[in-house]
Amino acid sequence: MTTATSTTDEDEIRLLLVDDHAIVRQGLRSVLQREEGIRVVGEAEDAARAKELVAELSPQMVCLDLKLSTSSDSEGIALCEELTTLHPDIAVLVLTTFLDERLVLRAIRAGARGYVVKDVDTSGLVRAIRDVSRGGSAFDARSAAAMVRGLHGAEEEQPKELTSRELEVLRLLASGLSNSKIGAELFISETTAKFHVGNILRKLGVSRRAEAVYAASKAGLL
Amino acid sequence: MTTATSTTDEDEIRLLLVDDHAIVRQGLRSVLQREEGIRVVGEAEDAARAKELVAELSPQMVCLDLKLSTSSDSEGIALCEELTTLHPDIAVLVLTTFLDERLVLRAIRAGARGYVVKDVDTSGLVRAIRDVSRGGSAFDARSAAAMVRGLHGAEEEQPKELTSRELEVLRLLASGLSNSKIGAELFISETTAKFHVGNILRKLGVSRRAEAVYAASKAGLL
DNA sequence: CACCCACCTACCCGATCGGGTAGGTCTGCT
DNA sequence: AGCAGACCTACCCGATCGGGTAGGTGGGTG
Repeated sequence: MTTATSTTDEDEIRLLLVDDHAIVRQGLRSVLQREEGIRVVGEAEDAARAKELVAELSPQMVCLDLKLSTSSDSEGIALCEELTTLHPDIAVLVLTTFLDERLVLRAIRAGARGYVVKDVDTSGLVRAIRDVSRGGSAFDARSAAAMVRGLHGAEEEQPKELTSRELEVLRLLASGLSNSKIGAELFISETTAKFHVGNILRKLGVSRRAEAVYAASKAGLL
Repeated sequence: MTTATSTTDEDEIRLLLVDDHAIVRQGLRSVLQREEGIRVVGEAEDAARAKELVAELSPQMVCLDLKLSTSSDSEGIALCEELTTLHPDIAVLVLTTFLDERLVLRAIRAGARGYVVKDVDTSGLVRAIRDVSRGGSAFDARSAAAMVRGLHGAEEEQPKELTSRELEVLRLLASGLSNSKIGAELFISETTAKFHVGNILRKLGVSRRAEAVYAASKAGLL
């Protein structure tokens, strides 16, 4: 079972970097190219390019930053999901700037095999890469802690997807508009605005507008 | 260490990197060390270390990430202010992940000579470094746009600094607690809780709790 | 000392909210 | 055709909010 030998290209880990920041890609590349048995075969700055390069280069592993381009984390999650379903043999290691409990869980559900916050030292990153490429999992201490907290807190509860109408209402709600003002803004009655607000509260699992804004803000919905 | 290469270099730009992420520092270093006339003389991962190294190495320039350690951007801003007041000859170039209009303005007020979002390409970064080190200013297109928008929007209006008590109330408020619940939580009367909420609304320039949470969230107060 | 300011408290009142019940249309899936 | 779900509307009602006035304490500065 051991590949047993020294560093022919066969046992090198072929790695694709996905990050919207050129500087970060460059940093990762320069850190990783010093490592034996790891080879960065490509870089992608967005989801589309990442998919192209995965098809083209068929790397064994992808280092993925969740925050691609805009501020919606969902883009990275979606890409993670696509990659792991289309190419089940590819190991995805999420490597992101901030630690967000929700994101850790969502990334795992999306097929990620590891989650490491960018402020790990080089050795920690390399270890994570090797672990994940071997078929294992890798989480830094804080991510792991976030994961267990997340699993404790919520056995199974996803934010319940707001409809587009509800998102409109949510944004007006966050701007401090009353139900009647929201209604006026959207050319619907106050009652309807209230109806949507009620649904938003229910879907977000909260009972107050202020809390809804807080939850939505943390979830990146605003 | 050997004086490896040519390095006559009176005219080399001596540069200090400040960023909490080792990977990003490594990336910047590897990008910059290829450039003629730029020498990275040190790296700091937090404000304290940055101040030490500035005193020790007296670089001509500092590349500063605003987001140090925690999620409070103020830490980077404060460091920027300290550095530029203590060492007025040092040029500070802010190099950060996200574009935030407020932050651009605050950074400039804190003495920064440039503001570049990390997704610039290498040449853009190098140009910014050279411009700033020559005594000029450097802003990427989006930051410059944010700056003029910011200057248009608000001639002079800062968020008015909440008291610590008000921050406590704000957090409970964001959690959806009613005035009476907030009072119970803080062992004060509902009336007092309401009083604090009123002050928070006034200081944030809003009139509804939901809007207050939105504003506080954007301002990084939560 | 007077003064300011953060913090605390009380009462009033109209507007708003949150939750309920009870309907309607339209689209799309089975 | 039947059903589900998003979207829309109306009415009721008690709880809550936001703003106002009108006070109290303690700490710090001029």
